[in-house]
Amino acid sequence: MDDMKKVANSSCNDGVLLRMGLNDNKAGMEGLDKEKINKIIMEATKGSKFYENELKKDQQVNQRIEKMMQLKEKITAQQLLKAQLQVDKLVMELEQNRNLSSTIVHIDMDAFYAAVEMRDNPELKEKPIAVGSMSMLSTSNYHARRFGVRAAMPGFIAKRLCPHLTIVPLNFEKYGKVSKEVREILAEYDPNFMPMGLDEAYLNITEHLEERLNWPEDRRRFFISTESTTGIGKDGMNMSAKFNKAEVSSSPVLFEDDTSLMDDNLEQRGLSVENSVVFGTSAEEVVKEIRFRIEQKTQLTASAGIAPNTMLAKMCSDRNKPNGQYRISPERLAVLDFLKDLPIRKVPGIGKVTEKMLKALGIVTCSELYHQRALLSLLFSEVSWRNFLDISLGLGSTHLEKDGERKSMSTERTFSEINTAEDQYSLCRELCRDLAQELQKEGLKGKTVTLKLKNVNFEVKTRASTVLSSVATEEEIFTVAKDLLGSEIDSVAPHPLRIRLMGVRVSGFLTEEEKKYQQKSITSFLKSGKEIGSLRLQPEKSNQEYFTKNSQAPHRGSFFDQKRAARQLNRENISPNKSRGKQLFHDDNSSEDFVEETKKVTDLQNSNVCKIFTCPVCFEKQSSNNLEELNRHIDECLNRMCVKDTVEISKNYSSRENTPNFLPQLKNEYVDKCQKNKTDQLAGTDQSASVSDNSANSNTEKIGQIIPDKSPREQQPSNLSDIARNVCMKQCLFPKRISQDNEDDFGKTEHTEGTSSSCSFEAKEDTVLVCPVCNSEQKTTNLVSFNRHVDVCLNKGLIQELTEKEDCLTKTDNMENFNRAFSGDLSKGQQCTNPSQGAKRSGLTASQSVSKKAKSSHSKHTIKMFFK
DNA sequence: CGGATCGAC
DNA sequence: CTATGTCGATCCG
Repeated sequence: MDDMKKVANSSCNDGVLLRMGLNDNKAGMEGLDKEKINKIIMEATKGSKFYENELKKDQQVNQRIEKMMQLKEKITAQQLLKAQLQVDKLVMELEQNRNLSSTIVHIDMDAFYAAVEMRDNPELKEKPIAVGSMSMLSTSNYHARRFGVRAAMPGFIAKRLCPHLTIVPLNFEKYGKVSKEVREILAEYDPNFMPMGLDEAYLNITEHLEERLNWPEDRRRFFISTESTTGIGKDGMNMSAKFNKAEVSSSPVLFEDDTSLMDDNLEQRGLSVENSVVFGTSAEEVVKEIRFRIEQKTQLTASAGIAPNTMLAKMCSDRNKPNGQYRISPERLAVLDFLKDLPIRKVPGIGKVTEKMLKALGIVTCSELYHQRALLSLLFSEVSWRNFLDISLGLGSTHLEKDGERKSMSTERTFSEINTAEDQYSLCRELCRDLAQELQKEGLKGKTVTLKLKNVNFEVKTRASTVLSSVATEEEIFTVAKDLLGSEIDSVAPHPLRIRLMGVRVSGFLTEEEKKYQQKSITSFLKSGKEIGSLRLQPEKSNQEYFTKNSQAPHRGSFFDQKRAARQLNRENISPNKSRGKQLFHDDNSSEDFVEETKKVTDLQNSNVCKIFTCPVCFEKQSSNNLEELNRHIDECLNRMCVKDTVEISKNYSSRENTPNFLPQLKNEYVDKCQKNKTDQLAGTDQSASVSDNSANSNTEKIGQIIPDKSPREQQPSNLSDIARNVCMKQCLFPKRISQDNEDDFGKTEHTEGTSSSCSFEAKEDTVLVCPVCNSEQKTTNLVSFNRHVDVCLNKGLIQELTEKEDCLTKTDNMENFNRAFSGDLSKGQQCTNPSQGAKRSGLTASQSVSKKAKSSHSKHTIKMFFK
């Protein structure tokens, strides 16, 4: 759907209604200029309830801006200077950890729905069309865009802009089919590609590029089907397919990788066989190949962006659309140059409101965003300003994160006014019914029900209620929803509640485990698991506290998760489990895993359940009439597990196919490093390290062995990243300690499953551990105290690093050099604002991870230095 | 936790 | 006449 929606909504404001270039009347086709478009929209809009509400929302934004401005007034030069220093420290660190090694591609189908409709109905070609309804359009073709017809615009307004406009109803089934065809192609280049809706996707083609280097030419050859060129390609206008040129071309075979950055040199591409094309091995060539294949297969064109991270790739795909591509070469200066004059609104995550706020500060382009970094750090939340900083530096995720599990499900409907309670209740029931059906499809049960209402003045309200026992059926949901609705009806009584939309959402889903324990069995896990329980749970706290607080958190992918997952994978041949990775900056609630389990157990105790139990440890079914017997079995299992420890799990995981396994890798690294350790005998001062097993008892001889990491500064400019790495390692091996850390690069995604493993992490015998940071021997009986020592050492290290950087900063002109990259003037904007928007984009770099980690867990001092 | 808001498709 | 539907994230109280 391109990005047309971004601008389409601004009809009421000073709205940028058109994107550049779409508005010029070429080829004798009529169209409208900006002014006329605005005028028509305004006439159709003003006086409407909708418009009134838009004005109201606008006022609220203005108030927000005003508040920010007041805040800004109070900022002293002193504060600003200090902020500047601190932010720049961070900038240097970010800069040092900039990762340009990935090749990310963003594919975006051009005017997708409209293009599909045009393809399937030739009569629509050449005509301005839009897909949607009289009340809302989803997209329009490029012809219609000349009249200002955009996605997210109501059809009736579009009709006024363009009376000849043909509005085609949505046909999702069809789009889904086409989308699937496209995805089949994409999967060949990155099996883990990430679709975003039906018409967009991110690919990480880094690996593909490597493999491709060894591919014979024939493997890069594609034959041109003449059929497809009778489609969109041939009839000119915007759609003239670039690949037709290749068809006509007859240049000799070109074996060499064409690394030229010039786009569209297809003429020079080799045609070794009539009607075939050979694509090169560069990223550009790969993407041209992808687009070529998409067009051949679907007769639809796509635009694409190639860059070192997702944020940049997305912005690149916008650059040459439709039917074009653009690459930012993986060089720092290329990135900064791309951003220099780029309006912030083009950045994914910066919407209308944020744009307006930043504009109030005089910030319109990304380089201005960079120049105002100090001010921004004082006016916005940390999440926000760090996001801004990432944007202005051109940093983003360099890997594609798997979708986590769904967090909510909802359904809502707009209708002409409904104002009788009776109708409202029956509508509500209907929504609940639909929702229940969908929930059932995915086997979900939630604890929170949210009712959404929009009154005839377009004011939106939501009312939520969370219940103790989860809901899933129509009746269960409705029971909760109807009360919420009742309250709202009462609240306006004796007036009727006049609404134009109602929606119902269910969230707070039970995890897989919770569901299983709910149906299955295990009556007295709480009792039997007492020992481990006391380690993971603080008995004096109630379950309730754990639900809400997740105060002290045992972590992601509990031991039980892993066993269960492994078992499930063995049974059904399912592909890799969903990662339970949590978003950065987000509280990790995995503690629920365990808590919920125990809760279920108590629930079950009260009800009479079957007598077949599934052991939570070995997952063998146990038939038993008495709980003690079961408990004994579980205890035995637990003991076995404690003894066998991670090695066992490791095996377990490596035996699974198609499943990313982290633990074995760790093990290997560990072994490698141990060997290195022996041979190298190096006693570096700044080495960071990894720590091994925390397994109890039988493995004590391994406990705490260290792996000094030889990382000369020449190679690794900052040992912060080393430390980060090791912290991550430690997280995997010291579940308890990491439980306080909320995020880390490694643990976040597919690796989560392998992270926490043990049910016992207290070393029982006196053990000598070598601190991975200071390299000194530490005698200890328990890992907690050892960890404390490591933390202290880590803090020392961090502080030292920072001090060095500070020196560097003040003594050298590094920052100046850096700033020079943006040649933009240092003209300061004079106002300020306060947006607050999502930073889904940025994956933390290693160093970020460290600082974040340091903050969240231990080194408060360090953090102070960092952030204030 | 609940409610409002933003942003993306 | 006629201004969507669905989801995730963040912020604030």
